[in-house]
Amino acid sequence: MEVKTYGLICPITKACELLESRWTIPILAEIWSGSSRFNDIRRGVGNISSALLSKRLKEMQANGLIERVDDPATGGVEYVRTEMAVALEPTLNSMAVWAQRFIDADVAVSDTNIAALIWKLRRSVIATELPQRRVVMRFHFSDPNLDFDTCWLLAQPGSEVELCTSVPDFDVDLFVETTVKSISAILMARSTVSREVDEGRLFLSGDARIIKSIGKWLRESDYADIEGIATV
Amino acid sequence: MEVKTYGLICPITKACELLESRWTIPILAEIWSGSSRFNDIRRGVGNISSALLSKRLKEMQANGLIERVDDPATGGVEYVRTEMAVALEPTLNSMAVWAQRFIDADVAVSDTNIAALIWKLRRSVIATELPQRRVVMRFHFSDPNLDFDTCWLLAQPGSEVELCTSVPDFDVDLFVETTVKSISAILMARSTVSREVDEGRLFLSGDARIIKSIGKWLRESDYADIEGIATV
DNA sequence: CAGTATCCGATGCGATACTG
DNA sequence: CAGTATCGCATCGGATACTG
Repeated sequence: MEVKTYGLICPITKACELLESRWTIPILAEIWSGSSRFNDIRRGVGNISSALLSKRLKEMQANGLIERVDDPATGGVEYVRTEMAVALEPTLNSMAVWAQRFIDADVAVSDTNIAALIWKLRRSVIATELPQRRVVMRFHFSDPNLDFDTCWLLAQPGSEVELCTSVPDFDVDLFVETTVKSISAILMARSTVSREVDEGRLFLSGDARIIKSIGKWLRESDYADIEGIATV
Repeated sequence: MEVKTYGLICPITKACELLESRWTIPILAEIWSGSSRFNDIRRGVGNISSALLSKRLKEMQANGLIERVDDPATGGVEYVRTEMAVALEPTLNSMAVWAQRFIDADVAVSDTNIAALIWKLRRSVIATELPQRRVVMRFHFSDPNLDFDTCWLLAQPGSEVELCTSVPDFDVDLFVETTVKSISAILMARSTVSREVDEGRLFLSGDARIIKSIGKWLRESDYADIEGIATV
């Protein structure tokens, strides 16, 4: 992108010139969350086209925010943060705290992209807190007009949690029946599992031990303990 | 603007949805710097059309960032920060520090809008540090193709510094001959007056006392003492 | 897996002119 | 002073298809 400058004598504004083009900060945040491969980043930010992602990554490289490195081990390409991007983390974290305090809960949990939601959900499962065997969880979202409404998470000791959008060949240990908004609210710390269950927006069935320990294996939002946070 | 959401489970990204549309943060920064009137804000951010400024101010109001109040004293309209916007200040200040450390000096001081520059210059003059009489300063910029190349600052005890772009009816006490880039670098703390003078990019003539005390009456950038700041 | 290549529609935004 | 009204172009970016 031909950077459209503001031409102001103001460092904040200069930072904006690097950061405010659409998707730049979500991409940074996704890389911080652990993604480094092109398609992981793409899935994490949900809606971006590969053409645009490619373009943005190049710009961010040119601006010194990320580095593109070939990974000889896997033969793939990795995108990693530069020192400059690492140094920005505290700033964006304080922005996150601000958002949690001041942005209305209904605004914050609306319009969620389901593809990004389940990708985030996958990362929110702490496999080591589950029974140390294969655990299969099925999530069904009752919202109308979704691109898809069911996904499965497979946790196995010693490997990453796997996300499937087609029926896996295993028995399901936990059934979750809910809505996109409820899961969004939980993952954004704007509600809790027990609250959604109590209000009849989330139903759990299956392995009782897994249900009982959901508070342990479902990761809390990093921003769960901010004071003054608004709930749905 | 129909807010284009990202649909992600991420507070940072939610903040971006409110903040990243063009001009929003520069407007906020300008209000922090002391402007509250429509046309002051407009001049402060330099290039925005009144139509777009009007639109942005409405959106920012709707998002809870600013309040529009009628000032019965003057009959005018004032735009003031809400608590939400005040709470964002530390975040944006840390972004400014980041920009000063990591954005290359040449990038930071290029493309300066001259209208915004002289408006900022006006605010950088500390009138109480000047001789307590009328002081007239003439700035001439030798850059080619400027919309205008000369401006005058009038300081008088007890009133705000005035900015003129046409010849005032007073004798000039201080002549400044320089470039947009040099003044930009000084106001952005990417250089100093003495350095620009030494390098032959800034010439001062006129009242010797005023020249000698320029370090006192020309305000330092708020971000002057950041470590690792790059100079031009 | 990690991108390119094209297409095209929406709209952001700058420019200009006008108003109470 | 504090905006509206209108216009029109550039371009942003989403969709889709294709590639080594």
